[in-house]
Amino acid sequence: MELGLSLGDNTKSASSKSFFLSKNNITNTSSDDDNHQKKNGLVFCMALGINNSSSSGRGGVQEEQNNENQEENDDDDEENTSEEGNINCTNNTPVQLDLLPLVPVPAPHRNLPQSLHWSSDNGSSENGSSGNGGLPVARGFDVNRLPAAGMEEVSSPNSVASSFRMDFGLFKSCVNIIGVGNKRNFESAGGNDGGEPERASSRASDEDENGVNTRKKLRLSKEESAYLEESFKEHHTLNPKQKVALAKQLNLRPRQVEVWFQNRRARTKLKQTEVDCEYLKRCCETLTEENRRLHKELQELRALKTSNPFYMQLPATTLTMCPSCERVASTTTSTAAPLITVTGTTTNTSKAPTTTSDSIPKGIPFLNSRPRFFPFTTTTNNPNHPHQSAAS
DNA sequence: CTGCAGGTCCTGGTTACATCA
DNA sequence: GCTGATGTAACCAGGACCTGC
Repeated sequence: MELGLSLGDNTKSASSKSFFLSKNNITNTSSDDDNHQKKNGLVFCMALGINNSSSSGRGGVQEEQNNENQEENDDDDEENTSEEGNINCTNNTPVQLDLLPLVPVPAPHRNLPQSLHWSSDNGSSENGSSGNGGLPVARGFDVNRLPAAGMEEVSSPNSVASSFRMDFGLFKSCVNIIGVGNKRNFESAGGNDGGEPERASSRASDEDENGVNTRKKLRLSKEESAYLEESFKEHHTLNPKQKVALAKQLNLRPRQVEVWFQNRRARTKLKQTEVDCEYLKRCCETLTEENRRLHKELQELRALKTSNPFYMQLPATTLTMCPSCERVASTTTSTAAPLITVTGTTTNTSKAPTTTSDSIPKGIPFLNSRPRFFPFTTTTNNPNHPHQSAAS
């Protein structure tokens, strides 16, 4: 499905100034074995200006792309929004949103790798990481020693109570393993005597001792967020193995990683929508201004026509399409033979018959001040037709 | 081959909590 | 300390898709 709004000179087809709403079939190829990620994405493409085939193809918003294209778009995002959100409707490059982390990715925290590269074969656990999903193994904290049961989603994703007991023990284990490497988790796990013991349960469960649902949140640290952002730059979606691996890397529950990615996608989409709305608003304002200017110009011409007797003798002028070269020309519908001066030439149009094209709107007054619409004044049967001579 | 149930994951919307001015 | 705004982690509902029977 494609909705196209074409503005301006129709001789340039719809690619001149156009907005597109495309319902494209997009296949997420983040993983060959993850067929769940094949989705039909609603892609809202915007392009203003003289588009070429390449620019019109990639459009503005491509929320769910395959990962290769996503990487390309991410790179383009940085370019297109490098001017601090300065939206220029005359720019034919679509507006893209840059949602890079506000702060640079810090140096490896807890010996986390600076750059994260998912292995193309995420299903392979033969790299010694033992199910690490191709992630680099964080030095200094051996994920292999983590209680596997505590990290796995053993029940429905929404069933947080089921993982409570296991996770609670997990974090104590983690404290023993990683020591104070993760200060916040250490405190969260109750390792800090004067800390916040209730936070441990908030990370691990939403239910208190009485089983009452007391949903508490614990904000992710900057390092964790930055690490997730890096992962998000690599993949906007995660397959289960990647999710588990990332959870192990960050000492979080896979459910938390999953929720973070869901919320992150939602935020990206929301921000992009805001940018799109702002962009369309600017374009609307520009078109409104253009429309107002044209109306004003039309009124001036009409006033000039009524005040100047010479113009009163002018017949109605229509635009015609030259069949030989398909260029737009102005012709008169009267038998009178006015002298029409266009672009410095004087032409007698008395012998020119009217050949009005259906594609050209009729009744448009002759705008002598806008000679760009009238590159020539001769018509088909005019022997002085420069294009006929050129064609023959 | 078709239909159904169960599971998983997604999006969109909402809620609840943490943080900050 | 209180309060409203804001950001965001977490949840929920519904749909799409896959798998097994």
